[in-house]
Amino acid sequence: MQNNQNIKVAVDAVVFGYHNNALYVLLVQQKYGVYKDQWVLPGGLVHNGETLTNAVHRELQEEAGININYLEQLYTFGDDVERDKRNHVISVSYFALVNPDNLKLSAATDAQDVKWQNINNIPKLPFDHNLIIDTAFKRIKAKLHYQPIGFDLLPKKFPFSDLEHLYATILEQEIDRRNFRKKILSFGFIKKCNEKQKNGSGRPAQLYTFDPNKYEALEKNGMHFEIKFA
Amino acid sequence: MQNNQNIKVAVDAVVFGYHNNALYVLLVQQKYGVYKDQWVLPGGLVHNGETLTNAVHRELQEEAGININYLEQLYTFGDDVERDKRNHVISVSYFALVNPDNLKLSAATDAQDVKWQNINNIPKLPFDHNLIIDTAFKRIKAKLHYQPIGFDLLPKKFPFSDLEHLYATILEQEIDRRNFRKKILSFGFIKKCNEKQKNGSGRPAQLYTFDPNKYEALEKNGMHFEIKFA
DNA sequence: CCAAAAGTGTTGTGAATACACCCATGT
DNA sequence: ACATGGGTGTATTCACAACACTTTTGG
Repeated sequence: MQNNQNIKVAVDAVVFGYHNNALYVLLVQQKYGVYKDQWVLPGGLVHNGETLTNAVHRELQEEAGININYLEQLYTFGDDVERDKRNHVISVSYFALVNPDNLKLSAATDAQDVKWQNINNIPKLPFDHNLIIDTAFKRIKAKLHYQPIGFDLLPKKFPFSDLEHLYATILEQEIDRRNFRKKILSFGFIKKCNEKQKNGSGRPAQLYTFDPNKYEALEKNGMHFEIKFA
Repeated sequence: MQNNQNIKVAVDAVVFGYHNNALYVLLVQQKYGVYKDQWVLPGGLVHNGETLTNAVHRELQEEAGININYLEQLYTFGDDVERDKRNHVISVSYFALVNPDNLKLSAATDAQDVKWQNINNIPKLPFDHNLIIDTAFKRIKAKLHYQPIGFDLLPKKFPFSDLEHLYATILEQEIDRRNFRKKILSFGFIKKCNEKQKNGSGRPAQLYTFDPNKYEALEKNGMHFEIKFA
């Protein structure tokens, strides 16, 4: 085995949060080094003997003190050898989902600052981080159609209209409320709670909750979650 | 930037070939080192300053002298820190498709031997290569439904029945010939050739060809390739 | 003329679409 | 009583599923 290889392995995460009817991405401000003061995706070099997944969790803790709800490997970026001007570094990128119960950002220890940036207003970022975000956004859009990940962006109990708006916002298309509701409920993994939510004005909304166990059971029995729009 | 990181980056490829109505995976026999004589996936360490994609192409040349038809990043395996007993090595894995015109394997320079192994008869392999193959097999099965990758496993001109058999074999399910043909032809990216193929017995088959340009054009116009079976 | 594989159409069924009015609450 | 958002049913349309006989060649 050749031993002079000198390539660094980093992990980066595109963390999505949904609030105020909009989708946001978590950015952190570099505290040290050549890229000091610049806003970038949370991430950093993997430690020796550390798994990739642990590295992501560690970085998210260190830089944003945030609890994530869902994590999935996105893509490994290593076809631009100069994506990091300091070294040959490849980035194993992940995307994560955060629900609103976990939105508040702790004072970061390893980052100067942390913020939620609207997905439709991402500035030009260093490295290939814009590309990574685009890739993640495409992935999440695609996944919404065939995997129930929308629930990881909502609180445990939510009114049906929130789910609707989430789909409409992220996919940037209008949705027929009646058909959407019928379809989602027909799967049988959404349960009605015993609570209603009052918004100030209008009829109070019935709260629903996603039942992951039921979902898995149904999936094993051949159910195929898929939702399309006209 | 911390500079004592000592993690190696490898690429590995699951190369699929389809012949004799069966799906095969390319394996190579290690020539040197601790794993000498063992059969493994083609792959190896990335060179300094080399892109990941180039590394895959280089390894496939060096170890199998093969021309591939399609290449896509699969997944990066790095959650088992001891997947390689020599070092902490992560594997950026790819899968590739080869059509029968390119099936013959050159005398490998960097491998002792090379062979096509039936996907249903893969032996226990070192590292996590069984896991990588399983992941690739799942991916290719899924992709057959929504991306026209089957054509990359067939010669340029093929009889319709070959496409049918390919789907039936890989997905391990029966297919209604009439419905399948209707569906595929309805997309409009398959062209009839001016040739027929004689098999010895039975009626000669009309040859067809996949038109990638037409496919892309249609896709831009909103066509969504998807094929399901009862 | 028999065997082997290729080619082809129609009908039924169920899911997706389109669409508009009533309900419960706060002000 | 009005404004606001929540909740619901039906008719039409279209795509998928099921299904069997004829055609062309070689032996």
